[in-house]
Amino acid sequence: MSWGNVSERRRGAPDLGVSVVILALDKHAGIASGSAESEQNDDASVGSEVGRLWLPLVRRVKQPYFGCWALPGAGLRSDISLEDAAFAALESTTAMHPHYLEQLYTFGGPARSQGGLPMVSVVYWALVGQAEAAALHEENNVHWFAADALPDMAFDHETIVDYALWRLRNKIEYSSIASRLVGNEFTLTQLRHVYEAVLGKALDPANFRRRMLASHSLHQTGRQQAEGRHRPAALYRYSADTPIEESYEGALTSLISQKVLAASMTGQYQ
Amino acid sequence: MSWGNVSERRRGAPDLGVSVVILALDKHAGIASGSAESEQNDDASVGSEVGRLWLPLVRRVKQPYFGCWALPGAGLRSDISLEDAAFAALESTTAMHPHYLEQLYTFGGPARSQGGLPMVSVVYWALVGQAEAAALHEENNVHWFAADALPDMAFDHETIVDYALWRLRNKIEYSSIASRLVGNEFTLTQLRHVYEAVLGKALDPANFRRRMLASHSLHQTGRQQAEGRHRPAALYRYSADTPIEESYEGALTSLISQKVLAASMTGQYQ
DNA sequence: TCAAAAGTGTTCTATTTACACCCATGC
DNA sequence: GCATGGGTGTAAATAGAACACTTTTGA
Repeated sequence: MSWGNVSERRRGAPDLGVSVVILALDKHAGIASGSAESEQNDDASVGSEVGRLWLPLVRRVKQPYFGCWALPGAGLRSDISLEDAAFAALESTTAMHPHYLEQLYTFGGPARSQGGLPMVSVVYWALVGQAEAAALHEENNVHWFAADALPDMAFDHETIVDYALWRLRNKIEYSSIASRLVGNEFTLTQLRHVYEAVLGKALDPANFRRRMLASHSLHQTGRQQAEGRHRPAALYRYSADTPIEESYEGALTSLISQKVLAASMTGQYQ
Repeated sequence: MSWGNVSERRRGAPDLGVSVVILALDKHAGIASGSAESEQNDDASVGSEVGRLWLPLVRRVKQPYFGCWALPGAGLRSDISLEDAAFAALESTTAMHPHYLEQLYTFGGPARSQGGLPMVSVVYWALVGQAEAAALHEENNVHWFAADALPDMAFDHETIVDYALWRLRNKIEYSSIASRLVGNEFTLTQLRHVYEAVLGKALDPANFRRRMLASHSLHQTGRQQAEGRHRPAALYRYSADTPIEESYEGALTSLISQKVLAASMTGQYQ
């Protein structure tokens, strides 16, 4: 199991790593700022503009694709789960804790490793809250990019990001995954801005309100949030018993890491 | 990169393999028997009973789980794509060619490798036509099992099969994947039996007919198939320009292997 | 008082569901 | 004829889109 050279290696097993597509919304996407008694709002949560999705990339410090931007990632060890490995890769490069983490796809094959050694990447995608995203210092070769204005990326990472964005757009339609991009409490307009940022189109406020309330996954807190010179909006939170995904209650949900659960709890449901 | 013992190995990279969940319908699911000028029908395609899903498993010949049934699989080499590796694993154990092949999920972590060396499995799922399934000789420790009556299986393979079945049930709702389980030409009742077998429930014949025809993915051949003492049914085929999945035209569809395309062509569209 | 967003009501249309009914065939 | 599934019609229920309108606030 030790390899003399590259050509000999091609017949053996490829290297194995894990990568993460980390997504967050910017401050214009109307995210409630934490504890929400926000008569004394700072400039931030305007809520009127449409937000954009952002993701952090790391600059490569070796060949191939030296100097290019790439997804955070790491090699894979045997003593932790795939999801824990993705969690660790995310944490070690960005010092953030995801509110959501799910396996996206596994990429491999000789075509993608041009110039390097063969590599199979188990890719996860993650959602982080706006608060944590804003706290990330852009140092150590880590930089945020808007999802609709990405730089040239290493390997097939642009394909991977596109697929992650597609998955998010799909999933927001049939699950309550938007809860991982908004704060603990939020107005319906703020939640709508999240949907609009992800889907890239405007939604009818009236119909959006009815659709959300009809799903019975929201719970009115009784509090309100004033924002601008108009009627204050009621604050909601996601019902604690609402799972992210109603669809598959079987095997895979049990694989959700305790770490992510903890992070999503502390980050969101205080 | 060579490992002295198991405990040392746990800190290094796990082994990497590929497994396949292969699904097929039995003869009662109303699959048209090939070239379809079948006034002279043999006993087979009755079409009235509800069919079941079946899958081939292989008996393990070494520890751990010696003697248990397991999914077909193989180790991973660097010089072929993941999908080609899955294709090869399927072909070498069952001598069948899939009409559909898609990545399902990648399983890993220390929990699943109890008793063995750490292993990451990239799992694919495949659909094969009834004709090929019937031709599989049950030898070399390969045996068909009904999906609703599985034996005790090795590792976490039961979880994996459950997930594959869930994926099939979901996907049949929003894609034309059923085309990979029926024959070249088929009646609407036969197609409905496929849906009923996958979904596990009866469907209204009238509404099913309208739904299928409204999708414009079916093309009437002009021929008919007589079957029993009642009015003969029109034969349809899937329009050649209908992709399996309308949803994601981006990156991943380009990854579909030429081998599977060829197999699905020869198997289906003659 | 006025602008602006919160929130409600209403209409219209497309889709889904349930089920009645006629049609063509073999026995 | 008549049982049987192929195939059509139709009405009720449901879901979705569009948009008018009323309410409540800050300035």
